[in-house]
Amino acid sequence: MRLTTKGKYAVTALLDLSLHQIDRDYISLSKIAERQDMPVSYLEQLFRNLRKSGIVQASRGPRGGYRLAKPSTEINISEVVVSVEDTLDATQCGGSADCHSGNRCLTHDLWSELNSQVGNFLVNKSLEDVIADKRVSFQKKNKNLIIAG
Amino acid sequence: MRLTTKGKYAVTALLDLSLHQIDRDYISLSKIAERQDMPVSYLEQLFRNLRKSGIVQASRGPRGGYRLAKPSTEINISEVVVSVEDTLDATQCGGSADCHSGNRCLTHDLWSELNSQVGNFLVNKSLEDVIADKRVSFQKKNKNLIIAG
DNA sequence: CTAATTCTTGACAAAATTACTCGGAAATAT
DNA sequence: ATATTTCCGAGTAATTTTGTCAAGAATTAG
Repeated sequence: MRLTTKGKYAVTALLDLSLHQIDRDYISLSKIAERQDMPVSYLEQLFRNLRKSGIVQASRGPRGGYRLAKPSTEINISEVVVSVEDTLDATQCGGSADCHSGNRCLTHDLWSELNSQVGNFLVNKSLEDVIADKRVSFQKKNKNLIIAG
Repeated sequence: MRLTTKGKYAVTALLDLSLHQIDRDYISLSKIAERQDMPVSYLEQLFRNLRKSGIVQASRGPRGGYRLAKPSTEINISEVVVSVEDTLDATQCGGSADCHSGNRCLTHDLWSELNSQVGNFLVNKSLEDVIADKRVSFQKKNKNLIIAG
């Protein structure tokens, strides 16, 4: 399972979306980019893939943007990462097992197994799982602001 | 846990060493490089680190080379990878949790946890574990060769 | 209808990382 | 002595990742 900032950005952006999306309204990339300190144009690239994968829905024009296509409990981290990372496995040969001059290399099974481990872990984590505790502190933060203001 | 070809080369090379090291003799890098189809000079770099980490022992000069410093049952994959990869964690901030403008980013805990998962998996795998079944087919292959020859 | 907003797309450029090389020095077996 | 092999630092080449850009299409507000 490959994991670069690409995948991490995507997950973070979707978490931001989950946290700020009220009802079914759309959130613009510029808002997400600002809050999470990411380049807008880079986010565009990522959301292209996320939309194609059916993870988010888009709406153009003023008040447009993106929203989750499914409830945050039904989107797992694995599908998000896979959606934006172009390749995704840790074996050299891409799972074809012809890594060592036509033969299965010594480490093929090892990396395959590792792949599965990581995959399993991320499949069983939903956006909501990751957010769960954050949502509390997010609400707290808002309350404090209101009190302070 | 970072994992590039560097770490994979290291693991593969050590497996090769385990398989071909009889008694306590030394194996030269050129032999390993030839068998595993890797650049010798790159291996030199890696074995430098492996030696410093106490995973292998070296001997210079003719008939010199490397051998495992410990039995293959006592060398785990994690220590090998960590030895050659320069940095090793999956969080942006390097574990310091100041990833999002001074605050812990939304995904910090997620990637930390993933790190642990991968780490655990690799710590509990010894070179011998990986080799176990290979050794059988390796002996088979040799036998076949002898029969064939 | 017009203008502003926002996604859509493809191609490209910059930056960073990774993989690998090179030249020479030190040790050691024969 | 000489060939072999590790040791070391620094540097280069290749690849990948990250990010940019410009033009276009859809949508909405006014």
